[in-house]
Amino acid sequence: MHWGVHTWKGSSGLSTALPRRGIPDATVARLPDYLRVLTAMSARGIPSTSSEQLAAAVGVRSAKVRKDLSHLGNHGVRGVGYDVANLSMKIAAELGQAREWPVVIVGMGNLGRALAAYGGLASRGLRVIGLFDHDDAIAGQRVAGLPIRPMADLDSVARDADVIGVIATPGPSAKEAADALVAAGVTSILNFAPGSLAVPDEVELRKVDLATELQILAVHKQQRYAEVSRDVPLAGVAP
Amino acid sequence: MHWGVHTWKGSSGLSTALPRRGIPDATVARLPDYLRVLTAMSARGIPSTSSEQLAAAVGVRSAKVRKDLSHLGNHGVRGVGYDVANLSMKIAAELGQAREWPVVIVGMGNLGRALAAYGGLASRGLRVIGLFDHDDAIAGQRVAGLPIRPMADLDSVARDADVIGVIATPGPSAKEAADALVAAGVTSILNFAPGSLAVPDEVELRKVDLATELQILAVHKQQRYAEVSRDVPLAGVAP
DNA sequence: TAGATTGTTAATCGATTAACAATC
DNA sequence: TAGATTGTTAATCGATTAACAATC
Repeated sequence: MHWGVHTWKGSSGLSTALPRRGIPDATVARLPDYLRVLTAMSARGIPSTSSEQLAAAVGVRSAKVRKDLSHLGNHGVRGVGYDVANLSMKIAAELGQAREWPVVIVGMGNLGRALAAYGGLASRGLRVIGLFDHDDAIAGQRVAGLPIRPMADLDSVARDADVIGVIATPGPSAKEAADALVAAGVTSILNFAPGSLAVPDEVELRKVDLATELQILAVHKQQRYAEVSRDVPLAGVAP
Repeated sequence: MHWGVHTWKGSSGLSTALPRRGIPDATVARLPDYLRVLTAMSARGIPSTSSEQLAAAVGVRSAKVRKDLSHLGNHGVRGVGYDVANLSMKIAAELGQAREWPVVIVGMGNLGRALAAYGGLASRGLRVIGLFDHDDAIAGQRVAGLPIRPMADLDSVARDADVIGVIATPGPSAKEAADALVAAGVTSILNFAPGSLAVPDEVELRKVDLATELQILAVHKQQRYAEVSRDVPLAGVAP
């Protein structure tokens, strides 16, 4: 078995060179936003909408909305707009809600508990079916209606269920969590712990670092200061 | 005052057309990874390293490491590599650790508590100085050594302190939190709540959705199935 | 000098955007 | 038909990558 630290991306990594189907990740990331807005419109009895309205509600440009939706096929009507109900169904289908995806969370600290209780999952066809922690002392505690289970139970829950695994442990425990998930046959893993993990090539591993965006904000803030101070100092000096 | 839902990006939005200084966001996002590896090397007494070694440790290609580091200036030595201590300092400086950035968190549910306790912040020059929740009943509780304060205290803590604001509330409370932050003069906000927020143009608002990457994993999983089933069905049929 | 490794170039790729022809 | 809005095109931008000249 060949192992690497690289993330499985797109359709590369599979045997045959495939015809590059698949919606861009950037579009996939926005689809839930559109769906949320459409659902709200539907609840208010609004039958149809336009790319301009969707764009305004989500906070992007209308051209991006049209480009995004065009990846789902052509469901709009020129001069008219999009049917709210129809478009909602199309997005929901694309987001995998045709099939509900089971999720297990490893690591039941604050972050794991936050994820288990996160409302945004169910609306995206993601169902949390198992919570695990290597501290057997907290096994049995209930979080969001599910019991925390010992790691020993992971294999029986994940095996054959084709789950997505989420690592929400502190950094040092992440490797243990990843190994346990891989050993249980999990092939899709999302890692919230800092640091990089090695998984077999056939496992898709993605990583979210809660501090990254905060970091970027801090650097931009610093740059704003640097820019202002570079603008000012020569004032008064000969041009 | 002009309001919009758009995010402040890069140096656009400021008065003058600036000479496009600033390290790419994608690079900024990776700098903490390099720093973490360098710190570990330093602790083990390793004096110098190479782009290949850093790349292997972080899980990227060496060309990317060299490109990233070149944005910091030329601190490597051809034929030799990078000095661990020197490079660590350069990265730390760039990450804003010359100045420590104060952070306030609004919303002290599980996610807010997870962020308050998140070890990755301090190592990046981010210091949590205030925790807030609109439920006054939990005011006074201590999380990670800090007391939870009522929203009424936000202005006195944030005003003039030039803080970065983090919204960790449930979706419906996010607007209230954003308005309070803006009213207190905060100009950098990270939103973990679902939905979009409107802020004045001079405020940089970034958003993290915990479910987005999970969503992408689910869609990729679905695509893998679709690909496999498209590969199989014609087997046995004339070529 | 010979070997090693950087810093940079140029090709490529994916995402964004404005503009507009197509078409209801 | 006139007006509205989509779907697509082409330009642009930022990020990735391989390759290699520069240089220790």
